[in-house]
Amino acid sequence: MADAATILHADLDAFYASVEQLLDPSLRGIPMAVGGGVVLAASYEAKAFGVRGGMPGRQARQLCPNLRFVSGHFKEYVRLGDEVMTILESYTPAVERISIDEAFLDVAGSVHLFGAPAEIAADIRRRVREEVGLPISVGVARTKHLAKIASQVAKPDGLVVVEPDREDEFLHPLPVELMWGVGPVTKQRLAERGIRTIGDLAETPGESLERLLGRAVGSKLGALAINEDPRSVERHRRAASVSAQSALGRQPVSDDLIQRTIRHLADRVATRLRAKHRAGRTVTVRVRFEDLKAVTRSVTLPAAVSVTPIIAEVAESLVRTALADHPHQRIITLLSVGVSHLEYEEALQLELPLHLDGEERRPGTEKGSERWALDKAIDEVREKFGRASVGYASVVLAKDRAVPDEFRELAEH
DNA sequence: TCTGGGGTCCTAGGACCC
DNA sequence: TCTGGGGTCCTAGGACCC
Repeated sequence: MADAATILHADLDAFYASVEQLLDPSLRGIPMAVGGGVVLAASYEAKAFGVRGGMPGRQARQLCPNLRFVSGHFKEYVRLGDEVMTILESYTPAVERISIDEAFLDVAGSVHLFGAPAEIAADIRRRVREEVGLPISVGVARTKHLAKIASQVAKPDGLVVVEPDREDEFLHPLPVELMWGVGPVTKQRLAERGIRTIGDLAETPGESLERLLGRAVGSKLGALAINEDPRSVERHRRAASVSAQSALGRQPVSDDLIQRTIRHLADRVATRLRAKHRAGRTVTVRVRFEDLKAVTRSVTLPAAVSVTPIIAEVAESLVRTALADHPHQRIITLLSVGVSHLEYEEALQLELPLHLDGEERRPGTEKGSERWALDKAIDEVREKFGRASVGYASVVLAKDRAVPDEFRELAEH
């Protein structure tokens, strides 16, 4: 593990909102948000009123009556996010982009060229402001975990450097929820044991944490709290799954609704898979009911698929099994389709029928209704395959939605 | 005070294989 | 036919992150 503070975490401030304020000067200095039905991003002026990302638009307007909503310029977000990454890459090739607006850098090899890590961080902030026009916060520390917390503490538009001999002093007073991996549930579980700060966490024996939170989460948090973070900056990670979802409001279950929605989602997923020259063996659907309880159903096929109608038919069958297992749920609020177990080469699916011929039935090993549905799904794959190679089902999206399609494209990072 | 969309990782039980 | 242990894959659910 490195013993000097050479890891940077660079994080653009209120990214979508800042871009809108950059593009339209009349939005600067006022509470504004990107979105409408739901807040996708809020400016710092809006955050001062308690407006947060993910919040329903109506609630945001109650908190902040003068809140101005704008629809997003999604292509600009991609373009400006890329520009910032290019600036980061001019300091080191060791840049790990973890979302559209956020990246880790390891500048250990760059100090001879560009100066100390803190100087590089200050330079990055100045250049992003001057060349792109956006505020960015940077944390500098010895580990990724510390650097990430430092950038959160630095916000908005700040720089925080954690010297290696002052790590505990920096970390211990901070609330546990600033740690990566501590959400509402874990925070609550810790609070019940009187653990509120990272210092409290560092004093708690590892075995207690593992008992309280499970083996993986407990040991990870324990290690992070005492500044053991073995992760290094990785240049790029390949996606392990591709999925699409659609919130439906409250809709009574109907064949038509399921068919239309699933085909649309399958088409989105399949299109993105093919654009990446990838295909996947496991198809997963998620159905959320009126009470917001969600169930998932998945199948792993003998070969990877990326063609719209195949994914659509397998997914439809899975949705039907999920609904059959919950006969009293008559209202659904969300559907999603995902493909995982990804492999390369779209051409892989030409082999599908051959592999499927080897499919064995093992009677008595599954519940009847589920087995029936899965058999049906596979039979449909087999039956449809010839037609599938001719062309893709053209799917028309019927419903208007709160979130524009461009935003969905964005989350691929 | 129930809100969008795209992801990752972990757990646990069962099937299956050696 | 019973006995045992270990490893891997699959499925379902859950917590979390941006």
